[in-house]
Amino acid sequence: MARAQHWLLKSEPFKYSWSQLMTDGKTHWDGVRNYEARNNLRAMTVGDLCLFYHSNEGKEIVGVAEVVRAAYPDPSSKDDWSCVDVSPVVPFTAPVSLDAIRNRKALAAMQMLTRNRLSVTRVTAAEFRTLLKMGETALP
DNA sequence: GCCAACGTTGGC
DNA sequence: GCCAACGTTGGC
Repeated sequence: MARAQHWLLKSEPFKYSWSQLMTDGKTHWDGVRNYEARNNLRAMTVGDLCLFYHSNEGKEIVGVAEVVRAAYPDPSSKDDWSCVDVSPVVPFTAPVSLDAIRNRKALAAMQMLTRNRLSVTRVTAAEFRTLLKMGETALP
């Protein structure tokens, strides 16, 4: 398998939570209405790993999901937007809070911090490894 | 619930 | 093509 890319997906748990994703087994990541986020969605390929972050309520990374379908036209819009399908991979044993991320030097450059309103951001392989470790979680 | 940040829109 | 107004997001 080609080396996977890593991403971070934000969702307000009210709107769509990690546990909902676990229940559903798979979801359409639609509704993105920001060009930069859309470009990130379009750059995703099947097998890419996504950190799942609860914004607003919780403010922590709670699990890892996987892209199971690459970008296709968002059915919730007739304009030129995209969405992908994701499935859960593994929940974090220890959710990683926004504070913990900020306090970790190795994560200071994370796009989720520098572009704080972007709902789909890139994560480097090193950042991903660090976060997995902080979450006390290993990939299956 | 408020406010700051910032992307998008629309008037010029 | 600039820039002010507006809307949305997300942290607090």
